Amino acid sequence: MGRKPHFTSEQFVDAAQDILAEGGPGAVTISAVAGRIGAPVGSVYHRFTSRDEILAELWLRIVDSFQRGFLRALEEGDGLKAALHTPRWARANPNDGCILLLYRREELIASPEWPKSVSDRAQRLARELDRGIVAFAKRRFGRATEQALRRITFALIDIPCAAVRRHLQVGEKPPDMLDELVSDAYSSILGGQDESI
Amino acid sequence: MGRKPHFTSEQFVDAAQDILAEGGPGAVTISAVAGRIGAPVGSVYHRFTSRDEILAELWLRIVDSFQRGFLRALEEGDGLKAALHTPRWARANPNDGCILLLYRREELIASPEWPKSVSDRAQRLARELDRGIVAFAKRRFGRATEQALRRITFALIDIPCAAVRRHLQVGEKPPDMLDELVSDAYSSILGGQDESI
DNA sequence: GATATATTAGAACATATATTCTAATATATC
DNA sequence: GATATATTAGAATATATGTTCTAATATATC
Repeated sequence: MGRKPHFTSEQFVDAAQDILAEGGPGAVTISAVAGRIGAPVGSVYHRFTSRDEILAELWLRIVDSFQRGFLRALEEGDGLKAALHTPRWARANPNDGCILLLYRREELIASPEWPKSVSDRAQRLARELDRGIVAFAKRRFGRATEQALRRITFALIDIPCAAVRRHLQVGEKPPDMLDELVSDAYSSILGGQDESI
Repeated sequence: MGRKPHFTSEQFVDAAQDILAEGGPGAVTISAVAGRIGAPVGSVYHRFTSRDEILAELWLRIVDSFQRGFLRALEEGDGLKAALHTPRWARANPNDGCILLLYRREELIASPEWPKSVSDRAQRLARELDRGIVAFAKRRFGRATEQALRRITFALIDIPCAAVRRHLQVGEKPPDMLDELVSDAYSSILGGQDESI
């Protein structure tokens, strides 16, 4: 019962994402989000309790999208594929890439505590990533020592993100040659036969 | 002639930097900066034309400090030393490191154009870095092709920054083992004998 | 068709913060 | 010591923006 909705939560998040990609975090004002789809600001607050909640939702959506493919490769035990997932994903999703790789969470979401509605999901994502990395470490090195985990994180995440960031920053598509750089770095950090650390 | 100054420009920039390192860009309000050293807000505007100008000044000061050591190593032709400059510098200057590596310029300075007073200095710094990298490329590979430049930037800047960032982000000192990771990556990207690309 | 209610609609409100403005104060020069 | 002026001092202003509030509207259920 009640009136038929004109605007869905998803539409608002989509609008926020477009604005974010175009103009950065500062441009994502409530009235800009509402205005983008011709909605009144009141309708935004009918769906979300705060600006932070919209941005948190949007952030998680992107993290989720990125992480899904990454973990799939990791579960196959294919470290190189996991490392290359970042440049490939960034090429296929330049807008999402910009947001995930150019902004930190704290830059988007002001309050230190996440809106309750998303904090569980955030925790689940973090746990999943962690589990994936630990499992890979065990498979690769036998044990998941702190050193091993750092090495893996470096080769599979830090370096690929660094490779891509510079290009996203200036609004250009990450070139294909990055895959070569990431591969080279990968083999020097994690390459060679399986070995204990 | 005139009254004896109580507060120097430098003091304001120092205050802004402390506040930035502690609380992020949002915490750097004019009244916070002034309050930090017991000055009235009017005195801030007596030295600077805008908040942006303070932050630009502070940004350049840090870039300068970082870049000086980096270029010195590069001019010696010691690529590995240049690559290791980042973790070493970050360990020695954790506050500066946080600011330079965690925030992008646009995150600190709202307006797209730099305050005139600093734009020249910014340009000079950028040119110096560029010149250093090109010179290194020529020495290393004979020519400064786009590919060669990208490779060098990746090994000397992107990867070292990536190594350090994760630690600065959680407020911990970049561990010594990073030097090993950076070295490994360096030799796989730029290592081996001098070769044409 | 009457009623309850989900939703639209947007004006009104609160707040934070950069910036400006006017006055007071101290020091160098004469 | 008088004067000009660099600087302190902080109140006042302007503006932007998140959030709330009241009213209007449309639809499902009875």
